[in-house]
Amino acid sequence: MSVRVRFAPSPTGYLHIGSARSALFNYLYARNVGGKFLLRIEDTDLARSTEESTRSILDGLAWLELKHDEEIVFQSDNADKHRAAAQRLLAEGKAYRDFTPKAEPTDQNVKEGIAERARAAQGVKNMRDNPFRELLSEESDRRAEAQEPFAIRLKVPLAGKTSFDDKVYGPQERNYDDTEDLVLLRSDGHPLYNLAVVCDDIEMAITHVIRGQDHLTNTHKQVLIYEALGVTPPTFAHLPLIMAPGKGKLSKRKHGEIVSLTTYRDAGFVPAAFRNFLALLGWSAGEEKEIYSLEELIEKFSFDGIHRSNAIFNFRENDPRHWTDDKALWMNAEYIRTMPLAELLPLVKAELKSAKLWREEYDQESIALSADIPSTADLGADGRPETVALDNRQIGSHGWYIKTVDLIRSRFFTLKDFSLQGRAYFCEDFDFDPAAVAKNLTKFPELREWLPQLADRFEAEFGGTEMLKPAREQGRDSQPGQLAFTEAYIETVIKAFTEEKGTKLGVIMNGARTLLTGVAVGPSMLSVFEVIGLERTISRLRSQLAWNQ
RNA sequence: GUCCGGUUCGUCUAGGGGUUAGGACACCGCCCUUUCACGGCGGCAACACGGGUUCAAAUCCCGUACCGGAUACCA
Repeated sequence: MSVRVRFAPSPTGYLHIGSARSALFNYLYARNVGGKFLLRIEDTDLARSTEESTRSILDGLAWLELKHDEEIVFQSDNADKHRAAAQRLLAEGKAYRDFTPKAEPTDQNVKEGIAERARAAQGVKNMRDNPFRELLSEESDRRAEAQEPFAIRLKVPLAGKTSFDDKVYGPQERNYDDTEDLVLLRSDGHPLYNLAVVCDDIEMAITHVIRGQDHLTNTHKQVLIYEALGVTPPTFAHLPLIMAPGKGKLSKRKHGEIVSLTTYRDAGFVPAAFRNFLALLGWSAGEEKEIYSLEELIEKFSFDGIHRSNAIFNFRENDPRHWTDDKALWMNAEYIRTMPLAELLPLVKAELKSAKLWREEYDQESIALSADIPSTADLGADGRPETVALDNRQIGSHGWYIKTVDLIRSRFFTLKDFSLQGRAYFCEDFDFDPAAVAKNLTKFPELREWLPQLADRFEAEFGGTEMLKPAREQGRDSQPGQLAFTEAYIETVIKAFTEEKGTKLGVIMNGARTLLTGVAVGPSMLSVFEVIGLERTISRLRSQLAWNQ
C-alpha cells in the first residue's frame, strides 16, 4: 500500500512554526517513500476558524515550498459522515447516549479547570461509571425521541488496554481504565475532534499519522475509535514539541509574532534556509553537517533521526541582535551568501520591489543568468558551494545589477538588508548613520576638504566625455589616454592622493565609504567605488549632506 | 492528583558498555584586513542526581528530582 500522510492544521490563527515543522516532516516522509502528502483543514471549531487563517496557512506552506498532493479536504464538509459514524457505533452498541446536562463552561482558565476537576474526581469516581452507559436501549430511544438532549459517548471496554507502536516514541500502552468514555458527538450534533480525525483519516486512506507529541494521549482514544469502527489504525509517529527558552510553551500570547511562520517570511528569510533550520530542530541525519538542500532532506529523512525530547527555540527578547534563534539567523546568512545567484535574484527582486528600489532594467540582466552562472552552485562534498562569490572574470560579462548584488550579499543576514543596508547602492535617497559619520568623517575634519578634492581628481583621471553617460554603461576598456573607473586604476589614484596628503589609506577609504554608502561597513572600498560608478562617486564625494546633518 | 513522555556544552545535536565525550550556533581571543563580514586558527562550555549490574556505565536496570504533554460536549 502506498504511503499517504497528511498535515491537518486547524485554521484558528497564523501558522505556528511548530505546525510548520510538522508539515515539513510529513512532506519529507512522503517524498522519501514516494507517497502522497495531503492537506486537511480542520475547521470544525466554527467559532474560532477563519478564512484568513486558512489563507495564511496556505501561504506559509507555499512559502516553504511544501506542495500538497490532491485536493484540500475541509473537515467541516464531512460533518455528516462523522455523525453517521457516531450513529453507527450507537446502533452497534459501541457507543451510548449520555443525557447528562451539558456542564456550563467555567469561564476561567480552561486548562486549570480540567486539572482541578480531574483532581477532585480522583478516587471518588472511575472513568466507566456514567449512569447512562448501561441504559436500556428502549429507554434511551424513548428519551431521545422525546427531544431530550444527549451527547454520544464511546463505550470504552471495561478491561484491556490500547497499544500502538509509535515510530518515534516506541511501544505505547494505556489501560482502558485511564481513558474516559469520550464524547463523539456533542448534544448539539456537532462531531468532536477525535471522531472527526479518525473518520477523515480513514476516508483519506491515511497510512501514517505524523503530528505533535501533544497528541500522544489522543492517539489512545483514536485507536479505540478505530477498533470500534473495525478499521486497522494507521502507523503513528509523534514529534517532540518546540518550546520557548526556559522550556515553557511557545505561544503567540506570550511570545508574539516570533512563533508565526509569516514573521520569517516578512523578516527577509530565504525559504530554503528556514526550512533547513526547522528540519534540524528535533531531527538529525546523524552526521556533522548543517546545510541540507530539500533533496538531501528528503533523501536522508527517517523516523530514526527524530528526537524524543523537546527542542527549545532559542531567542532573546529585547535583544534585536538575537531577536530569533541564532542558528536560524546564521543559516539565513549562509544561504544568502552561498546560494546560487540565479536563485537569490528573484528574492532580492521581491525585496527591492517592496522597498520601491526596483528598476525594470535590472530584469534584462537577470534573464540569461540561470544557465550562465552555475559555478556558484557547484556543491562540494559537504554540500556547501565551493566558490562563495563570483570572481571578476566570471562576472565580467554580466551587468551592474548582478555584480552589485553579488558584491554586497556576503555580509547580509536577511533579504531586508538589500533594501536597508544596501539602499545606497540602489538609490540616491539614503541616510547617514550618525555613528559612522562621527567615526569616519567628523573625527578627521580635513576630509571635508580632501574628499571633494578626491572627486576632482577622479574627474580629471577618469572623466571626460564618458562622464555624461551613466557609470554602469561605461565599458571596461579605457579611451586612449583615459583610465577606466575600475578597481586597479582607482587604487593607483587613491594611493597617490593619500601620499600627497600624508595620511593613512584607511582615513580616506573609510571617509569615502561613509559618504558613498552612509554606513561604516561594507565590501572592499575599491569595489564599492566601481559599483557605485564614477558619476555617483563624484557627486557623493562632493556632497555636504553628511557633514551638515 | 492520575496517566504518558523526556533529561549530553547557554542553544541545536553526534555518540548508546572502554572516546582526551565530536560537530554547529552563540560568546571570547588571535590571524587576515582600508571598515564590517567571510575565512583560518584557538579558547570557554555538557553526560540531572542517587543506587545497582559489570573488570569497565554518559551508554543497561531501578529509584529520585526536575521539565513537558494529556487528563473538555476545544482542536
